[in-house]
Amino acid sequence: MKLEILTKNDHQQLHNDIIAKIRDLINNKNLEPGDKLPSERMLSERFEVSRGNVRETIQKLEFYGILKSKPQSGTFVADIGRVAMNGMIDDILALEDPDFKSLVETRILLELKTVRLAAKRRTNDDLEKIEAALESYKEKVLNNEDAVQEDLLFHLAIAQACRNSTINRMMLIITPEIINNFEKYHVCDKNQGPKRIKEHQDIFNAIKEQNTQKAKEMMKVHFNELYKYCYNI
Amino acid sequence: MKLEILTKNDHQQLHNDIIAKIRDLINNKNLEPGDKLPSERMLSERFEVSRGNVRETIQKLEFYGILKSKPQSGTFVADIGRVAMNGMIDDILALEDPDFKSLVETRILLELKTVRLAAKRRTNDDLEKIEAALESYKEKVLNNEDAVQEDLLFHLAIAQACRNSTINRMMLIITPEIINNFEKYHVCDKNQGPKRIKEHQDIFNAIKEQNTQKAKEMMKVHFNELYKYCYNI
DNA sequence: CAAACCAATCTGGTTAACCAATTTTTTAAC
DNA sequence: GTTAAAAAATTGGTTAACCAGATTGGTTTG
Repeated sequence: MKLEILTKNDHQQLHNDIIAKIRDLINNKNLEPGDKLPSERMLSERFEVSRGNVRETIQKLEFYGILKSKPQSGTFVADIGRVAMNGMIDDILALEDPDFKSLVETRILLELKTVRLAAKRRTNDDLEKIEAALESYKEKVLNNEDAVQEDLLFHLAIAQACRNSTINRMMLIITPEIINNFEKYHVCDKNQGPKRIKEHQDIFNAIKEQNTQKAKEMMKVHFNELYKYCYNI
Repeated sequence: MKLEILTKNDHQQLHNDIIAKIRDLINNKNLEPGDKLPSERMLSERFEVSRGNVRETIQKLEFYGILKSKPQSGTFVADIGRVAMNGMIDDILALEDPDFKSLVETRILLELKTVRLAAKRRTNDDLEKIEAALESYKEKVLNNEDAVQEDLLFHLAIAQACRNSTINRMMLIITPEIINNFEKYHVCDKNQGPKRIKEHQDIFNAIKEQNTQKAKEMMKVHFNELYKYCYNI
């Protein structure tokens, strides 16, 4: 068997190919929810790929809740019905790499929600953590040092205070992608220190006062320039 | 070396342990962004776990943009700074399994946005797909058949029409978890067919007319009972 | 005839061996 | 002494071999 090292994109394409083949297999063999798929070894032989690739693909479909593999037993079609399964698989195959605009749009959406929820639900402990992040941000800015990290941590501290593990998880997912794209496109504005400090302070105060409406408004102000950039205003 | 099969939870705990050890290693050795981590073999020996576990954990941290591994070269600390890295790792370690309430809360947030964006951006092709999903939903309901899948596909079709790959990805992530929890908690309401059809039809019409405000309002109505359930009203 | 048991087989999970590209060290030439 | 070339060691990626639990079919036993 030939051995070659694949790039990330090749990998993704290979996974998509296998996903499509698994979908066709399920449809052609009329496999119902709960039915067992052929073993990993048989699939790897039939699809002419390594067993490792089959495993990785199955794990991906497991992540999206389409398959369910049981140790020492087999891999099974999940209980979501064939129609839904086909729809979801088509969606997965059509998934594009996230563009910067969609990332920013999503970040704004999530953060306008997290800040409201944080204002409503924050514990005193949460508040202390947010304040600590705010203070280290201030210190960096006032010393004219780069404060991108501290900025980020302030926002993540708010996300943690929103007490919604799903939103929190999504914030974590997009954060590194945002950072990379910020660096790539040089969106970070320089020499806006005092203005940014005030915006952060306003957000913190609103959370402290548990004023959800004000918190949202202050976050909106904070995102104003990013918003304009995103929508090319 | 001992061989044992771990459950999903054990796996996650093991990964978290290794993540914490990698974090401590980076901090103790004062590794800067861009520096190279010890090799996978050395890490597995030092942490007394298998190399496979180390690889899986590194992949997880790569997913969150904290590490970056280069083939035949090594694994490197990403360019996000030590402060941000520590903050993000702490967030990752604190991530809880998603509870049902957070899932519903997030779904409502995402869908109120997708429906607005879909109303604004939908192409004619998108519209046709949404209508097709609506029609098969109607048909099932009118025949008194179970239509959970068709319901789901209608919502996913809207998500695809919103032209935001990041939001679309997140919808795909939470959808199976929503389904599982719906089944677990039996939230699905029965014998509400005609009402649900009208709600779906209203949403579709608003998207067709590209009336963003109406689309959002109709979606809110559609989520009304779920909303009440979520907030225990 | 049915139920219980047992061994052969099959399964996904795990580990160890291997590969090729890279990096580092050694060596040779100038 | 410096530099360039070559060889050895190191790396993440990949494959193949192995493991223990689950399944299955046939056999035995009540």
